[in-house]
Amino acid sequence: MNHDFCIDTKILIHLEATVPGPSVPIPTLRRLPRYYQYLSRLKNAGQEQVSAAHMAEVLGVHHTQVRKDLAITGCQGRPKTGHKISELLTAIEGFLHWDSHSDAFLVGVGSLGTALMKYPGFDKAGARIVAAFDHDPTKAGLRIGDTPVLPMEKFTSLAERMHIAVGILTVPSEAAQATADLMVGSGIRAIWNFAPVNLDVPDHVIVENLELFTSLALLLRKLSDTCTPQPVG
Amino acid sequence: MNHDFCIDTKILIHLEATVPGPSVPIPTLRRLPRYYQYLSRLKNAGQEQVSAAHMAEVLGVHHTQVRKDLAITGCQGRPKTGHKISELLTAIEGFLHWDSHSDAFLVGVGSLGTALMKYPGFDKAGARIVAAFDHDPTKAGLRIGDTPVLPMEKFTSLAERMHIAVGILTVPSEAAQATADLMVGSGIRAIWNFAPVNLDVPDHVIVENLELFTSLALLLRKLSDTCTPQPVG
DNA sequence: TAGATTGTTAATCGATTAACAATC
DNA sequence: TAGATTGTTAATCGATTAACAATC
Repeated sequence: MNHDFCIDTKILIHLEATVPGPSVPIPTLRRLPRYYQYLSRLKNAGQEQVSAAHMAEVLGVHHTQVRKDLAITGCQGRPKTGHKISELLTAIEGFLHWDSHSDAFLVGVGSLGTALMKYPGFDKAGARIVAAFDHDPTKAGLRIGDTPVLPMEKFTSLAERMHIAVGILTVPSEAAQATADLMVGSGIRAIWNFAPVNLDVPDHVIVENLELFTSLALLLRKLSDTCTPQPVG
Repeated sequence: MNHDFCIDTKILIHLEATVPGPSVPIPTLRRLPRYYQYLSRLKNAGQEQVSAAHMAEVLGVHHTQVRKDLAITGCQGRPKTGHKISELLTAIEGFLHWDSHSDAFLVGVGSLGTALMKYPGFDKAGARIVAAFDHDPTKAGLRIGDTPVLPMEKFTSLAERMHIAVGILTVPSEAAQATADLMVGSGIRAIWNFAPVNLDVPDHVIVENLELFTSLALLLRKLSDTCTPQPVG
């Protein structure tokens, strides 16, 4: 397959990315935000071009890997000069849908929920927390950052009226499943779950678990692997 | 290879797990905490035995996978009856070093750092935050949960004196690299990094990034994949 | 042109899944 | 014993890495 014009290739790549289902490798999806972060730092430093080899070197990824990942986002570089940083940034933004927002409801205004509401740069990552809810009625009426805290009773009607697709779950583990059920019953189609609990939801609902303890376990494991350099030969 | 006695096999498995370096598949390491969480829920519900097939079913993992993962932790089940839940729990605890604690220092007592200090069940996951630090001197002297907040100046001397190996980094992105440098200079060998920044550290230092935005990106991506069911055929 | 860099096709590696023998 | 379940060995699948042709 050979294409004479740059624009043709671009369109084809785009079609191939959207046609046959998901099929974007998860590892690629995980690396893209890291590329984005590094590229925007380079841009802030005034740099305009970058080579895949350079990114690979700094980020500790194989250079072929970087090229493949970038190709998936649909952008192209030029031999000898490399990639335009601003083009890469917009390509990644578009690919990750960071150029638009999904409205989200958060349930569980404890310290973790509060931290998320105050977390900077959230809206740049494609989501916006438009309202928060808590089982404790005394929290209703609060305003954390820009986000109002509402009583639980309003959750379903508001979620339906506003067609909320994303729920952020920061309640204690004991309440996690009940909260997930409420979200599902209110039409929410994707749950970002911070409770260390395996949620039981219908097939059509997406759950993404943010597993703090898993991440910590990986860290401690790596640490003990390097400390204890293999007792037996 | 065939072993007549149960105890022989156990010892061999243990040796094989510790001899030839890391070599524990990362995906396995990621799944173990999920197994653990589900198993402890079963135990609380009074159940004593479980089959790999059942765990596989509930957790959405292939049953062979579950068996391999459990085998890595060094525990054995019995045909017909399955595994003793309590044995599995202690095996996973031991394997992930959740039966002992690593002392950790936290830097950055913002809302996220505070949330971590208040997070329940932390010590059960193998780490204990023994002190927190912040660049804002007015925060020194506070006590959050059980953890004292100390002035930055004390970081290095205390870390060295207490042989602290783990640093938790919850400062804003701008301060992340400088904080990492401080940690490395104070003898810390593993950094749990919550800032969305690629830290530059010496080879012997382990960095585990907890990437909030990556997790969110995966969620939003999956969501849009299911919503827009392939425009072109 | 020569050299650097891209993007693609082929080879390798590792994790997952399938098939099956062992055993209570 | 028959059946259920384990644990292991072989086959498949997908991601990473290597090799190389294309091009500015």
